[in-house]
Amino acid sequence: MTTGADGRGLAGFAALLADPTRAGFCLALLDGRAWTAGELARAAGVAASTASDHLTRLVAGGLLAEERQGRHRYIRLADPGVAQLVEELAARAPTPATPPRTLRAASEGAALAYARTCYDHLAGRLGVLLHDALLTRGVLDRSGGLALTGTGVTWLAGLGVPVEPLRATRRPLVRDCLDWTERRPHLAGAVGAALCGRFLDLGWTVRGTGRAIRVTPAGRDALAETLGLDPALLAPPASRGSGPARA
DNA sequence: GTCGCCAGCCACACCGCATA
DNA sequence: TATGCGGTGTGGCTGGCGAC
Repeated sequence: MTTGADGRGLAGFAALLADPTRAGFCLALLDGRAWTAGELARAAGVAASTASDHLTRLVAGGLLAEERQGRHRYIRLADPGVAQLVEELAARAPTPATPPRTLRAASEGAALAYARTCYDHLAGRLGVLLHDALLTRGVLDRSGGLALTGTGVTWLAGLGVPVEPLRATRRPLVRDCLDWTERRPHLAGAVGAALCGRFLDLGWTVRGTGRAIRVTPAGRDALAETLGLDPALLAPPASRGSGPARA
């Protein structure tokens, strides 16, 4: 990430994202995984040489990081700050005028709006519901800025997420991250990432296609019991019969 | 309207690595 | 060692945009 940039530097940095192909790469990489250059090229629908050129620019600009293993070039977002930047820019972007053209595209959009990963934490309807429930239950408090409470430390320990190792990292423990589908904050930071991983470990959630996350029946029961979340709100989009707030 | 510049894209050739 | 595959670099084409 670049700090203290002058106008020219800021314009150059913004120009990195002002291209549909490069922006598409960054959105794809929000799933937190490392992609090969070829995978990103196919996902964006451009030639490998085109993708290679764009990726070189994004890496040089500090938005992406690369790791070469043999003949593969693995690409990921440079850091969680980049993920937050991309997610918030997406949240402020105008809604596309054209609705999804195919049933598959509509289903994928609905799945992402329902629950997905935002780099390494939960986003979408699930992420926002979780964020709100944690505030209601006193796990989080925002009277002086978003913070983890003593009750929250105990609750996390009960869930199998010790907080002390998280404090040792340089990341903020808890942080708001503006959700681009719900237009409301979901939980990011070290605790957000730890909860996302713990839910997967416990089998409360499973990874779907791409960035999509699904809540399992056991997960719905557990989230209802531990956080008071309404299981009806956690039902997958198909069974609720309503489309996404935004495709 | 024309010209020049720039950015994005692709086809192609080439290189390096993994595998049979 | 030969072959196939993933990734890179280069050259050319195209479209957008500003200057004249």
